[in-house]
Amino acid sequence: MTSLKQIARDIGVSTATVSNALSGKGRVSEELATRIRTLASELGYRPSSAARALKTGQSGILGLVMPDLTNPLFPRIAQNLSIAAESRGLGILIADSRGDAARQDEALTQLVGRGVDGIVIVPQKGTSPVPDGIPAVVINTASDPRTTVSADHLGGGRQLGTHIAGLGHREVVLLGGDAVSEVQQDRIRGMIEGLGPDARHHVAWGEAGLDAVPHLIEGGATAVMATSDLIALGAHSRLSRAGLSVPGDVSLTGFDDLPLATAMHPELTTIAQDVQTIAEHALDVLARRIAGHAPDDPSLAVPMRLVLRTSTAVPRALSRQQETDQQGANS
Amino acid sequence: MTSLKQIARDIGVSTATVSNALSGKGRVSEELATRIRTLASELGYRPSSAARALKTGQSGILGLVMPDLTNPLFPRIAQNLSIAAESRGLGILIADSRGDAARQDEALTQLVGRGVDGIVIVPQKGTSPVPDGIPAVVINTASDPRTTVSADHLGGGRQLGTHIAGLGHREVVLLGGDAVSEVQQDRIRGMIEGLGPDARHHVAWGEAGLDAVPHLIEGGATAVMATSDLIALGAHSRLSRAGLSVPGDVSLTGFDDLPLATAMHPELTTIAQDVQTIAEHALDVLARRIAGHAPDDPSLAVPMRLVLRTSTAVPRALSRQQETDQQGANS
DNA sequence: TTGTAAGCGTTATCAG
DNA sequence: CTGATAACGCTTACAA
Repeated sequence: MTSLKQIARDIGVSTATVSNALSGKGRVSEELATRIRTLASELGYRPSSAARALKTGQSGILGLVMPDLTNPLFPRIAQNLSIAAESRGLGILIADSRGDAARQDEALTQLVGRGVDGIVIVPQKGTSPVPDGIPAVVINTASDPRTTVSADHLGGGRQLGTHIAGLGHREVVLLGGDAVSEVQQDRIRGMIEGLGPDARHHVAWGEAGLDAVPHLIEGGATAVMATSDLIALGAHSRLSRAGLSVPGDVSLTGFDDLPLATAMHPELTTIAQDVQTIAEHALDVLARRIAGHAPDDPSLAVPMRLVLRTSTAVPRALSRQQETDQQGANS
Repeated sequence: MTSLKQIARDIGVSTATVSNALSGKGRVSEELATRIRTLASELGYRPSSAARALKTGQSGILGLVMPDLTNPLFPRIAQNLSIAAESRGLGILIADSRGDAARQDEALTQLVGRGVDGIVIVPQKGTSPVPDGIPAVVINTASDPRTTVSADHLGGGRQLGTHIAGLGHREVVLLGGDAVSEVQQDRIRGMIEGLGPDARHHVAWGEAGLDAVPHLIEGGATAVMATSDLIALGAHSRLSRAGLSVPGDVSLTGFDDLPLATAMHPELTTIAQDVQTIAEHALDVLARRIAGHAPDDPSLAVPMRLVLRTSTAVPRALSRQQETDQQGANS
């Protein structure tokens, strides 16, 4: 490893001068500076991040704590965070809390121990960890008072609900994966708001909820709204097994716009997160907190975007009636 | 931040003694040692990783370079690598090359600059990067001569092919996403080997290939084998749109056993990677290389596991014939 | 414009 | 058994 000292000795100056020439901070004669720079690049000099971190107290590394790395959203968050971090000259250290709240704290202290400058947390369902004495931001959902930034899950649900109600559905099944998740609770609350007071709804959770779907449809429901695309796919599977077609017999919506949303048939009407904006904002706030500003930023809910595809339609009864109306008008 | 020096001063000994007491290296009287340890934990002492890294020349951090963080396999690799790393006291710094070979090299030097001790690379399709002077392992596929460890994509394809041939299929569509990918090429080669010489096959790629599926089925094919579960889902969508049922009219297989494999209907017969073993082995080899051993380990192909579900069956023509045979036998 | 020197927190060597 | 002390590579006043 070539060091500053190395270069300094080779060229016959002091390490301070080399440091200054390379960083452009102190004043160094242009002639000397270029000589130093060329030698440095010839030698393939790389500053030691350890030494720099030791001296400056900043590692240039951020920690990312995810509740579960296999969470389908993780790749998108990781990617956008990684891009946003890179443009700020920062690196990202990952830690997995594997669905366990205790491990989450462990991961947190692990990262702190590794000297990260700040932490991005996507909390475990139902928890709100408090990292001690290190700048942090939380990406969760609006109803978590500690959240820094989040997708507007409530508003997203509302858009979806409005869409379904607007099509004429008046009895709807709301399907969640895990009732403990605040994110999913917010999504469902939003859906209910969007559906409005005229629509009846049944909320069902998990595998049992999934299995209950055909029964609920028989009972008169004409639409199924899931809190994730994967759950929607599962519902679709139950429906076709029961001989029910989408969107003919029942309309279906998902959440998150995962790749599978366009791979299934019919393509899934769903709602997309603006992960890029979320990542950018999270890092902006985090950078500010690392710089020592008071954490007085209001929490931000980034709007979600409705993606209309072919899994939703006017309910069959209504569409027949419309046809009849039209025939009546034409005759 | 409490430092060794801090503790040393408080207790009236030298930093060296504190260091020794805490690490258990040098011999320190039991009485003093416990006194030091209790004070340390009271003060919440955390060793500075920067200082340690500077001194020892080891950061305890590994870099992970992925071709594209949104690759559906990334979460599983990341998680298993992260678990394996944690148990070795190492951290993982991620870098995304975003589908771009140039960025891949950039990511590599980035990580090196951050002082990682070693690198795990999942290469960009069709590339084989050579990190300069830093221990590294490559996770790709057996036909890449630089691969350190990989799933046995060839063998996996072979198992799947054998299964399909065993059911009696004699004309099969092989569906890949991107012909540039060595992984997918290996999977398809394996499938062909498994199908054996008696079966005809058509290889098709990408979106166009997907669209050609119904036509190929009309032409007499009775099974579709995809190089990923997501592609299989896409094929399923095309099939049902064409009024063809799975596995009634056509058998369907995927690859990787993603969560969606069990969410679709019928559940997908596919093949699973033993990502855990792959991660463990990658880190074992990497640790050995970091420790300075010659990189003479033979490359390892970890067997894949066939997951039989309900998307594959005996071809219709054959099953009718069997019924007839049976009726004949019974009469 | 350049050099000197101190110090970041650890660890390792070598005396005491 | 314990303590000085140097050293890792870098930054940054401050002095020349």
